[in-house]
Amino acid sequence: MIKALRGTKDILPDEITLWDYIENTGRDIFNIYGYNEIRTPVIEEASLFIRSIGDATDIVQKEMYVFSDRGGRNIALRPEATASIVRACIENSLFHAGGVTKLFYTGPMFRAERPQQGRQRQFYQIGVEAIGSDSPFIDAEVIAMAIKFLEKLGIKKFHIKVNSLGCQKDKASVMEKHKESFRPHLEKLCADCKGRFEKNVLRIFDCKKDSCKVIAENVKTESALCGDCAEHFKQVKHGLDLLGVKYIEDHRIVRGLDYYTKTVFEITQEDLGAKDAICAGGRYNNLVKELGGKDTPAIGFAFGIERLALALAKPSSLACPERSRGKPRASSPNVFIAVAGERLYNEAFRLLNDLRKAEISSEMDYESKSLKAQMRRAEKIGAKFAVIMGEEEFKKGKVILRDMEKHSQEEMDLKDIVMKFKKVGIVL
RNA sequence: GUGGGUGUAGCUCAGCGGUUAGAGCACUUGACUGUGGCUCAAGGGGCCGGGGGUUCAAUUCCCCUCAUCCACCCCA
Repeated sequence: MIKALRGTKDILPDEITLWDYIENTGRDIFNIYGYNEIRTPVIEEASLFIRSIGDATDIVQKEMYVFSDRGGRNIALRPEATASIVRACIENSLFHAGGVTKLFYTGPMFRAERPQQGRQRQFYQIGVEAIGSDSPFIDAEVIAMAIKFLEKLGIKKFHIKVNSLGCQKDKASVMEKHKESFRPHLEKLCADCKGRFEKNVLRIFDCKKDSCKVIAENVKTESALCGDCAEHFKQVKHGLDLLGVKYIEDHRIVRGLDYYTKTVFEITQEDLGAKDAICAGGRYNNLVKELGGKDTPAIGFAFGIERLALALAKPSSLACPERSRGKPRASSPNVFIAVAGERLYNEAFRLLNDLRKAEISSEMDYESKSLKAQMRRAEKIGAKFAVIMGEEEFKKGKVILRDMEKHSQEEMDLKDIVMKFKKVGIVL
């Protein structure tokens, strides 16, 4: 039997309503803030991601799906959307002169990782990009919007962590400062952390080993941000205060993509297990230029939709647990036509078609099942009414209309059925 | 890539070195000769993940493999 590939999943009809809810809520919120939707291809030239995310990063080195197409082109399945969107903006001249281009997106991303809770190989993100301003107000606004999205969804128990990596020049000295503060303890760190020291110092802060934790907690690194970046970060925090955003300043926040500069942030949620980051983002002031556009500052974030769905499925994560969106039902028909006597199938089939033509959702069974079985089916799929066609009534041109919820029924003319439902004006 | 857990009916899971592998839910049929939800009864469904080994005998024990879940690395 052929099965879905490792790390991929079918999103079944029962879950789709939850996904629609997440995506539609995002659309509503992002629209309010002036963002327009964009859809870019799932495949791109691999070099786009190598140049943007960084060729030394794990995402590019170990996780990117890369292949040669029939024309020998080097293709990658996108591991994230930002690079594609920047590419699309440059290619289609979407930048507003002197203004901010605000875009949002939703769609599948691909990373060849080992699956675990909240992590798949094909996963979905919903996110935004605001391109064209370095104003700290934008930073604060974008973060506030992410929170608004979570609040609107009804998710609670999340935490916002912010940090600044500084500009391109600062990034090197920030890392150097951290290295300096760890250097005296280098011998006492675990083997993994010794590797991290060279590769990515900040990861030492995330080490699970107690011995490393103790060292990390006591290490104090002085700020290495230049004057401009320090001031920018201060303004961002001021903006967040103005908007009433409660955040934690965490100098250990570091993103796995090379293009980030200055402000970076992360939102975690308590009920998600090991993969608790529900949203991450930050500034990427050099990326547009790096990809061949004009020197343009930008900022964005991405939410993991599976992780949002995971949180929404846990009543403990919801502001209103009673309105849990764990298992929404697929759509149910308004009318089920039950037929007693196979000779009436033609009439029933015709009525079914008439109802549907009148845009009244309806179903019937073609399997010659017993009336009891048909009624059970009607109940099962949540039909609001049953039209029962029997030989006796049909001779008089009549059928039985049964209200499934009220458990009551009446005889009426077959020709009036469609009109009857139109008058009742059933709404799903 | 590394470590641990789990693979038995459509679903959730029992089970045991030894007749014909079970339960609940779901499904079908009947009690109710033309009416759903409750009850009761009957019935259909299983390469016990795959391969190899030990044994008189393996779904059960051992090895390998695959899948899956969780965790690590890393990340949304």
